[in-house]
Amino acid sequence: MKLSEKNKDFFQDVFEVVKLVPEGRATSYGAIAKYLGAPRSSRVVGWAMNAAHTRSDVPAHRVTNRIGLLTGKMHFATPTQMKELLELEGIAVKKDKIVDFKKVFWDPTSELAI
DNA sequence: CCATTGACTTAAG
DNA sequence: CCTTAAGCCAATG
Repeated sequence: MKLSEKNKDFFQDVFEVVKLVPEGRATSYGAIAKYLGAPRSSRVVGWAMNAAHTRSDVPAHRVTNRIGLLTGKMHFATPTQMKELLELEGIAVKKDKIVDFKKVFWDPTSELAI
């Protein structure tokens, strides 16, 4: 609807999903891609995030790779920004990796498909 | 149009 | 969980 419809992109869909991620939770690029019907486009989700941090207020810090590793931390304002934000939401991070990622993991294909 | 790169994933060892 | 190799898709030059 509205003007978003015309400018519909894969990126826009990614932004919407990331914005739906609740605090204290995190998801993976592949999970988002899979939810959008493109399980092989996980890299493109990463591209979307790259554009997200400059175009929208998307909480990209809640998106990590499949094992909860903060792979994109270097793309933030500071390399520690991602870790700080996650810890602020109650997510424990150790050595740039989310602790108990399985418990923090938020799968849109399961949480939203209910 | 072709080659390279990248915030990834999966499979196999 | 780690490493190596291959696959996949979009952006960039």
